[in-house]
Amino acid sequence: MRYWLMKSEPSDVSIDDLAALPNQTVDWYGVRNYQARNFMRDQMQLGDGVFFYHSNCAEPGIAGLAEVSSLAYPDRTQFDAEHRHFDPKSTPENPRWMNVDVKLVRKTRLLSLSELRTYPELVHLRILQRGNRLSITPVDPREWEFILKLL
DNA sequence: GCCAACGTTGGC
DNA sequence: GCCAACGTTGGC
Repeated sequence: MRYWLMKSEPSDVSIDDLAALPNQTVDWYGVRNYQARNFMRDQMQLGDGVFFYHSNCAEPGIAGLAEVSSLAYPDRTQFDAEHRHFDPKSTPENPRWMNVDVKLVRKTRLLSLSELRTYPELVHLRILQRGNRLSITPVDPREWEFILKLL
């Protein structure tokens, strides 16, 4: 059992969008970074904990709790020539990009990035590190527990 | 919209 | 394998 923080742009999929989806589940399509892909492909297991994070928006921060609800499988959007995440170098025989499914556990209060920065307990949280851009990052179990109590 | 940080591409 | 150019991320 591991813990993760996964960024989503609310203009693409917000926590409310997730809540409105069938099964309150979304396929985590569109990841085009190898490190983030490898986390999904190699490390994620059913039931892993997820902080659902709103990025690139007016109020960035943790917006909900979710869980990994499938193992990794090929990202559907890489084969769709009309899709902005289309990858002409990827083929169904040899897919380059994978994603898991993520299921809502519950929407929480918005725990903002600026609030996260105020806790000494979280100084090592990956998304608080300078220059961090990874859209999927592991969360230490102690950090997970600490943040859970704030939600 | 700006721009720092960082990943990817491709010529050599 | 180096590295300059370019593209993207994402907070502000």
